[in-house]
Amino acid sequence: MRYWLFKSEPSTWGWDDQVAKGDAGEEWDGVRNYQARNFMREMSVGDRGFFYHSQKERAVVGIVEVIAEAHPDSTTDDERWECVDIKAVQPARVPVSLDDIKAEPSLSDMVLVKNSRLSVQPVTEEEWRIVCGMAGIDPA
DNA sequence: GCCAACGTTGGC
DNA sequence: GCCAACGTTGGC
Repeated sequence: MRYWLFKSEPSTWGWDDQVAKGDAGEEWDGVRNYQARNFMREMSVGDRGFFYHSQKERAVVGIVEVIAEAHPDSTTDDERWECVDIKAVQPARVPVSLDDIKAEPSLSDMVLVKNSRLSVQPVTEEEWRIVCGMAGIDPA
């Protein structure tokens, strides 16, 4: 099992939208970046990820699970672009803000801190446990 | 709203 | 294959 981070502008697609899709989940479509796409290709069903709100909010707000592996992105005919499907698992009891993450020395290597523009990112197991702890979520 | 950082595109 | 120009993203 691997861990990831999915970033979205809440005005476009937010946690509430994701929750509204229930267990059926939704495509994580619209990614037009090779690095992000390549990470999605590496994902397996059952992998977990943080759902992060960018822009004004800047916080991890929940946990999602990969429910379908990479497949063509239905929002484009360009066959270069693929996406996975994810579903909401549970909200963060306490949202973990970017400031919180930056203030935590053990999280200073997170991709979120080092390459803030990448919209789909890998998260290490240690980072997963630490951020889950800060969010008041059981990492298991 | 601004701007720095980054990725992509296209001319050479 | 290089690099300048351009567009986009996201933190501030």
